[in-house]
Amino acid sequence: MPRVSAANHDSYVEARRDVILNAALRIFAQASFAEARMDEIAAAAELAKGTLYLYFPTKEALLQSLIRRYSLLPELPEMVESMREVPPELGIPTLVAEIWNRFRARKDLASVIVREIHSNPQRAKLFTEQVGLRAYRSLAGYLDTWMKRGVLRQQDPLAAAQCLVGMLWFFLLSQELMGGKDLHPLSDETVATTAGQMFLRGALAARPSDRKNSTSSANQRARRRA
Amino acid sequence: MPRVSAANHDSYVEARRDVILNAALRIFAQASFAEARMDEIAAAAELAKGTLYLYFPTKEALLQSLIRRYSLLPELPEMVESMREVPPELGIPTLVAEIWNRFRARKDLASVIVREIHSNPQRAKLFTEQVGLRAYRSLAGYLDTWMKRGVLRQQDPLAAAQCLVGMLWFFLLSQELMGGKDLHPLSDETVATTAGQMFLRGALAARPSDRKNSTSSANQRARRRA
DNA sequence: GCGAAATAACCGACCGGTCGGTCATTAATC
DNA sequence: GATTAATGACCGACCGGTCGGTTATTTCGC
Repeated sequence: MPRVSAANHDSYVEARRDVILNAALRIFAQASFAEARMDEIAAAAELAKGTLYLYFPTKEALLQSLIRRYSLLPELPEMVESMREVPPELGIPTLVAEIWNRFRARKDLASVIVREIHSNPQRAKLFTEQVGLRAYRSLAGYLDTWMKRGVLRQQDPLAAAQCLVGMLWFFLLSQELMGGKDLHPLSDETVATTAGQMFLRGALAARPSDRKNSTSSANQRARRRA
Repeated sequence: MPRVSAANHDSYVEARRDVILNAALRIFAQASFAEARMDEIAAAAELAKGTLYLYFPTKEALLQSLIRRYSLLPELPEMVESMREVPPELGIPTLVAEIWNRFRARKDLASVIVREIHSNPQRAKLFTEQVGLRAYRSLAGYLDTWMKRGVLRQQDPLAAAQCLVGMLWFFLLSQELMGGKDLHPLSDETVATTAGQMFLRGALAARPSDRKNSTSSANQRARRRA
């Protein structure tokens, strides 16, 4: 008879996989995929190597599960949706600060992704489709809305969204992964403000009349629409 | 007797190293450091594996030589210096387009760097000190000059420089290395314009009087100072 | 209620292929 | 023929994946 009832078996297996994926994330964050040893992952999960193969057929499958399950910005579409009616003058800095928080909280995952997806077309496709495009499209939708309303200037919204993600992505790389923290440390506030202001001012339409008191006038516009 | 006179020997060795490093770049760009085989590198250089070890003691030394010798933006300081007196309205788009060109021309190198520097603190330090910081400082110097002149708004110039590099770096990753070219292709012009305008507008001081015809007025300021 | 049997989870020694690095030999040059 | 560059067969450490065996838990037979 099974140790776990059939009804709970699936969730048991999922919990097991989570333990292993968590351990794998810790190991992959320190060494590349090829350098990481299945023995190390097993040790980190406090399991024997053979046990890993009860839950994942190969090392490659383990990595791909990791990328798929632990998405970088799964909450982004929801977050953006909830801010749809918040004008950019307030919405963009808020979004930027939020994204930066998520990035920093997931720096291990980001490190794994940026290192591994390029060496394997299958992985690159997996990531771009399941994570990257979803995030850009969501941001681009927000930008497009406010471009149509004339608050933001017209430009390719997907390209603009990538500008934003790119700034933050690079700050993450440079600060957390490339030793920038030691050589020229930037506070979380500096990063969020710099990127947020750069993007906001870079994206706004030139409207001299709105410029001096843009937040309140934008709020007025939003209220008028609601 | 040596095959090559002592006077020419050093340059002969350097030429040999170049052949090997070029081959290594091609191989490392396709596979990760750990996955790349010394046999493959030797084959790409049209040499036997043993010959590689006459010029580099280990595989790791080969990679580090590659990072050190083929800097990503060696010409940047000179480029920036030559534009010191060109006002941002013209200077920034020009610089952005130039940097984007260099990035695309060196995408193989960028791919190697972004994948490999994180797994080894020594490599990360080597890159940040010899390549990264040099580029940011150079850009930051230009920005600082025009901040002091009141054309650009005050902010941390190193952080701002990283915003710019980050946007372009990410476009490179996303287009060339992550398959974005297939899913949402962006022309070189779109990239350069989007990033250039985003950064320029994001960095300019809010000067309603300059806004309508900013390039000519900035040129006037520059002329006044010269 | 208790030993036996059944089952599932887990273990870790082992195997076979792989590849960084070595070195005895060969080729090229003067 | 002396000297050095180049070679590539070879070595052995390493590691992904396997599988026969062990342990823990539940159920069955009586």
